[in-house]
Amino acid sequence: MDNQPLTEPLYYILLSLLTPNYGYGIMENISTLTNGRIKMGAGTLYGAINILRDKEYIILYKEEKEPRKRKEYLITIKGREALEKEIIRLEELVENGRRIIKND
Amino acid sequence: MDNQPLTEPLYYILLSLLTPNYGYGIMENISTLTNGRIKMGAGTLYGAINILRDKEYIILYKEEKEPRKRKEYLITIKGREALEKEIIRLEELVENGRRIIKND
DNA sequence: ACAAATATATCGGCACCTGATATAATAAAT
DNA sequence: ATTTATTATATCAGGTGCCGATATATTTGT
Repeated sequence: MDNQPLTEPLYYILLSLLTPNYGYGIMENISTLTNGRIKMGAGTLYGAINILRDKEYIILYKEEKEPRKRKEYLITIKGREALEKEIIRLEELVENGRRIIKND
Repeated sequence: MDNQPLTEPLYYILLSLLTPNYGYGIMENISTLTNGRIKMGAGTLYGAINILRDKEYIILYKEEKEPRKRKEYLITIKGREALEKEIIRLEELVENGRRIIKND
């Protein structure tokens, strides 16, 4: 069940949560990862976080000795599985694309 | 301008139109390409065709000696450029994913 | 002639993106 | 110490495009 493709925002947020991170940190991380290509707006980010929590792909992660009002999240096993599947799907897309263009 | 990611349906339809093809043929082609993973519904297909025509990524292609009521389409230069860019974007996604998972 | 497969089209509901806007906590500046 | 900028979370309206359902022809097979 629940085997649909991940959108680009959801994909990059999951990647950013392989180690614990919080909203604003995720935004900066994605911008760095993509050399500034993706500048995710706050609406996209916090909306996507809720989507991922509903899917149980991420969970709230309680950090010890963290006095700030930040909310840290972490990917779940289920989220990792979805991420692995997504990478395989993306590779399939690239392979199909490159092959068909070459024989064209 | 117009540099947004392609969705999976739009991507596979563009790939299917590197050589002339018509609606139903595109559907079958995509199903074959993905070993039955994607079974595109008619609503998705004909909606997507209109989107791609609006973007000028595909055009109606008049085939000689074609008496049937089929409508054949073909990718444009603009469509090819979008496809190339999309493949590069997908490769970036895969590279980022594989790298980050490895160092995790 | 009839049935099955082929082929195109539209519509409503839904999921998710996105920019705008709001609000507050923390850090830096003067 | 008080203002200012930055960091940080949140919500909402509008839009795009997916997708299943449905409708309607046309072509092919028997």
